[in-house]
Amino acid sequence: MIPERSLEVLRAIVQDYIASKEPVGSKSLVERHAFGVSAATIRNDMALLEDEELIHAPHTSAGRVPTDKGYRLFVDRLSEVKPLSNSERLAIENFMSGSADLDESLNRTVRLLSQLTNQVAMVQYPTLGKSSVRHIELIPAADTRVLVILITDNGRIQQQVVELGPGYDEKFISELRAKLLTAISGQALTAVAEKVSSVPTSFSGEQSKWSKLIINNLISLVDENRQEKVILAGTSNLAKLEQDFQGSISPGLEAIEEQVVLLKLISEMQTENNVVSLRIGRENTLQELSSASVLVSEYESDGSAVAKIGLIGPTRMDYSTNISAVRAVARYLSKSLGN
Amino acid sequence: MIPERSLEVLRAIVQDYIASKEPVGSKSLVERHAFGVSAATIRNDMALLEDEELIHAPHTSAGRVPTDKGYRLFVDRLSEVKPLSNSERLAIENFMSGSADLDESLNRTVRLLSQLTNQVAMVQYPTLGKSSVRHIELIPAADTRVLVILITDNGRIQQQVVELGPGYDEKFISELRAKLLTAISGQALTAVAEKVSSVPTSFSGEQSKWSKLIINNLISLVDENRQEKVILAGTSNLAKLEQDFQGSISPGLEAIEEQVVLLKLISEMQTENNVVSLRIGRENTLQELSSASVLVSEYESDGSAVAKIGLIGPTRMDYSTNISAVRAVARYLSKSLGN
DNA sequence: TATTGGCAGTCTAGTCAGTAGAGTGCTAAT
DNA sequence: ATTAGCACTCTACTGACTAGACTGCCAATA
Repeated sequence: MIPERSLEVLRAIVQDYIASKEPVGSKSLVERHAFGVSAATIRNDMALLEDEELIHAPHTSAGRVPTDKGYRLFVDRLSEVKPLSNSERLAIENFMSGSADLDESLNRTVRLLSQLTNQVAMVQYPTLGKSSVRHIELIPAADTRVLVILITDNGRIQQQVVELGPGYDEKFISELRAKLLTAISGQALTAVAEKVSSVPTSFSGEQSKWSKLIINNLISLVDENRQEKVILAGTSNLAKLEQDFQGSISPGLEAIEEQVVLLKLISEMQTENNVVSLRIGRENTLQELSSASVLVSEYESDGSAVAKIGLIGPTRMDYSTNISAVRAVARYLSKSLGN
Repeated sequence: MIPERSLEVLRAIVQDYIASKEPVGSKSLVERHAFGVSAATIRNDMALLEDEELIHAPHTSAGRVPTDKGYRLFVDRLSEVKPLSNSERLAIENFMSGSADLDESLNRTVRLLSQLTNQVAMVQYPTLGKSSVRHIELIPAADTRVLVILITDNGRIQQQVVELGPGYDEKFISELRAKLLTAISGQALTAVAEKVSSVPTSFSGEQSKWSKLIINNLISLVDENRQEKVILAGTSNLAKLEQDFQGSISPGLEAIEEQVVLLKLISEMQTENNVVSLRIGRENTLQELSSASVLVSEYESDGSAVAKIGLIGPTRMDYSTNISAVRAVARYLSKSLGN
């Protein structure tokens, strides 16, 4: 069992190190914090913390730096989640007000989060999950083309241009449109492919061919919904991370711009409702990120838990503030998507 | 007049410096290039080039580095535009094939350009210019809301949810839809606000109120089209720029993520059809970018010249390759948007 | 027993002097 | 016009030395 004061010392070390980015020594520690004991005593405590591998000395006569384990203990037991300041709260509300479609909302949100925290923020698109078709629309465009529009009930709008042969008529389109609507309106996205399969059989000749074309495109739109996607903001904050990837710059940075890597990263992290989950340094399975920390929380779109939002920064980050920022933004996003 | 061989020397200096990132001296120059004269002669030429302020010595006994003026002369007179390799050409075609809407096309394009050049790429959204309304659609959603969709003939699709009071009926919507269609279908975007102004008067009571609401939203969608926008890709390549912003990292980097700054930057640069325009170092009016170069070209959307695409990188960049990359990508983009 | 002051020891970061090497500029010869 | 050669300059590196920060430990103290 680690005595109370030693934990206080750990807390102080973490805080000072986050602020100064310099290893912190026993002397400056007693100067900046009112422990009521001498530096020598603190040194004893620090020796204890070092035995426990909570802090680490870069070299013999340097100050100490928290280890991943130290940060972990700090967030789990020592830090209180700092409530957002009023101005931050206000910023969030301003930012998120105004109706917008899914893309726009996610874009705004992720930029907001990166601004609040000064880190790289990321948000995952909702997977199709329980969402369903709100509407589909076929719009003739030019002479040989039809625009297929799919609207899901979480507000996402997608479209695709389909090139038919020449000479289809508008009546056929509106007929097909009606049939499609009755077939899949309100249906879960997962069910679309099946529900729609019988539609072409009710047409003949060229019309059957056309309807197949259109339906294939419709299905590919649905699939796009299933396909996961992550968007980023504040990548210029990567520059901060960089100092920590000592020496060669690129390894982690480039990884971060890779969709696949991000998706893997995000999906590996288990989240519970309204709890921010956290990987510190080497806790990340991606070794590129072994000197970075990743925060992830869930948000809900349309009532069911669907996707994740989070941020990436140096292990030496302000956990209290960032955790509450992620949590707050996730909550507001859920609310704003509740519509 | 600068003699021919001196220009050759300048070319060699630029090339070697781009490749090595080290100041280049007379000796290594004669070793790497077959000038057929001795190092001493080259030194004389270099003295001449230095008089002309085309190259510059960081310190007395160092090699030489091209100045902005030197780069300028190099691109204007000495460099041949390097044709793209087959694999690059292939990459472009692959990347851009497949029909997609405007957003998707621009997104792909800008990512492609950043990958080809390893720099930060940017693309400006087409301004409304000569584009016109291809279609509008009103779709009832939930009980109190209507979804307004605007499709322009350059393929951009926008939508907005309008909250009406409760109890509108579908018939009113389809009536309004028909009126709007006849009023503005095929009209230039610039004309929409005017053409549409008389529509609400043909309704009475609540319906008039609703139609005003919807029309206001429609106009705001059109305005959004007027509002300029730039998207970026490859911001992780900013890390490369960074070394050149000696000392403090951030100044230029953060500027680059600012829409306003980028728009100003892009719009200041005059472009002619199919010519890549270029600002080198201090030629940039933005002093944050005084050690960066900016390449911009036009692309056409739907037949009329409308917007720009380009990239940002260190002055020490491979101009020949990058210029041809920008030009090629702009041309392909125009072609792909020609539909 | 917990705390403290003090001291020796260790390590970094900075300064200084000295050196090797790269590169220039100039001059005299070709 | 070109070249070889030489003196000179400047950087980058090295090793030696020092100041300062910090630790670890020990003996004294409350």
